[in-house]
Amino acid sequence: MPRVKEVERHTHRTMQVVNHIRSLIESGTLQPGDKIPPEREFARSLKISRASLRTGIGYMAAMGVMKIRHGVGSFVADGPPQFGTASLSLIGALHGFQSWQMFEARIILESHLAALAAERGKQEHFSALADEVADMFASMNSPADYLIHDLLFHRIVSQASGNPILAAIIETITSALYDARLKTVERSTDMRESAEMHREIYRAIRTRNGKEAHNLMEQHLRMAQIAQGMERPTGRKTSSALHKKKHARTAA
Amino acid sequence: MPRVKEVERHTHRTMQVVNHIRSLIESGTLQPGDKIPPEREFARSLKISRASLRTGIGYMAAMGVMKIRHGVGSFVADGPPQFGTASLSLIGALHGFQSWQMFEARIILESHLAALAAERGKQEHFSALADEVADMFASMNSPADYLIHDLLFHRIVSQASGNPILAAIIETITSALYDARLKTVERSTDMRESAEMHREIYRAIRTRNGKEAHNLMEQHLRMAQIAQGMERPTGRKTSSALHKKKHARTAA
DNA sequence: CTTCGAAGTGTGGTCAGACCACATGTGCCA
DNA sequence: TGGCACATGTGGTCTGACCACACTTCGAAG
Repeated sequence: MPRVKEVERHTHRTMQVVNHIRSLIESGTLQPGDKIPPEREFARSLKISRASLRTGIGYMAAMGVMKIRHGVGSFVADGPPQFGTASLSLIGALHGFQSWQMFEARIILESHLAALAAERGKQEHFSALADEVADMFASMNSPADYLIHDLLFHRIVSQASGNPILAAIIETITSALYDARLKTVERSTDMRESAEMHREIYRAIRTRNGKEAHNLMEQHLRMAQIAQGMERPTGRKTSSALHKKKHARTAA
Repeated sequence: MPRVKEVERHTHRTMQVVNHIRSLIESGTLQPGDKIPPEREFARSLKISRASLRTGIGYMAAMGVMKIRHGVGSFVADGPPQFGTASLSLIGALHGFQSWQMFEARIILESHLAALAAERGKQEHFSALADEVADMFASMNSPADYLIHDLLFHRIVSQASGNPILAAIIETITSALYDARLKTVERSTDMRESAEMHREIYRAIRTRNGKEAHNLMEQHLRMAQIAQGMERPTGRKTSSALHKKKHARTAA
């Protein structure tokens, strides 16, 4: 007696779940921040085991599309889009990414983003940028606070660029670079200069001077790169010692 | 009698597995392409259930760090680094990425990559590029073959840039754009022109003319973008109808 | 001797149900 | 009124069985 498989897809249950949730998102039934049904219930409604459902949800969580909160529930990710938090770190560990390479990527991307923001930014973005610049000057004596506004400033630039994909990439790289920043911001003595720089970038964007914004952003980031000792090692000598010891953690 | 928890980390089993494998990779014990022990055996050696082990492996597979082959085994990913295959597609579905945005990201990144390749490329890369250009001219009558060499050409440029992170990003975007290309390559009548273009890019890179390489690559990609109807829609009118119907699949 | 199909073996995939751990709400007690 | 203990809901883990796929082996047909 042959098995009865009906019209059932013999595709992996995992993908079955992923595609199902995906369609729910695309149809608008599920929006960012929404909670999906409890596993037991959801599994029953999909006619699969809870284990398989969990595999699928875990898959999406790994890519940052879903957030799982123990004891609370599973939610569609909200906030700025980004690839799985750990992805860069893991892939980096596998392929030996260096911190200077991450920074280089960031410089290239963010410079362009600044130019795009100058071209396409809307009034609301300009206002938000102005606010952050002001806050940066205001939190001059609190490195931690300063960092927050710094991050927000750059995030707004990303949004203003009108290209969420590039924004997501930057977001991923930035979060991977975050730990290292905390250390250096503490000892930074040039927050005032940094704030000035941001203000200039803001002005360039606001006046829709794309080229200027691009150059300023690049200049700003190169300085930050040097401040954190993440320059590209020159062929000769050892130059920076940061990527030698400590098993060269990707996010280091 | 309270339970005996020893020095055990109460961290999620998933992360326990991920970190374990990660350390195996970082220590060089596990190399790209290597096979990890069978689940039953590996789970026993880690003193966790097979289910938990599977969760962890699935997590890494979702991010492209591992490849699972039913009936064969689980392997550390090899080949060009890239983020999880479906990640862009899923995140795109969630945040409404448009195809023109993906193409824009590609143009920006790949132009810079070309410039970097011109600066840092090694002889071996130049040779490989030359080969691909030759193959492109040779497969002028086979769109499918042509596409392959086209992809390889761009991949080599990525490698030659010396920045694996940017290369990985491009790889991810490219694979997401792949389906769409198959359709248009078929009807493309300008393969010869395209091949010429690649040759010029190759020459610019070989002569270490970064600026030229950048401009040529940008020009090349803009033409490709137009050929596939993925221009950025202008504010007025409907312009391209591609991203309206068909539930705007990210990779469409 | 060669060819090829049918088992055998190893490995990932799915299932079921029980129980653990965390977060939050609810109501009793001080 | 303020807390604290408990009830409840939800994700996390475990166990052990069985299914599905890929590859190997070996015997029977040619």
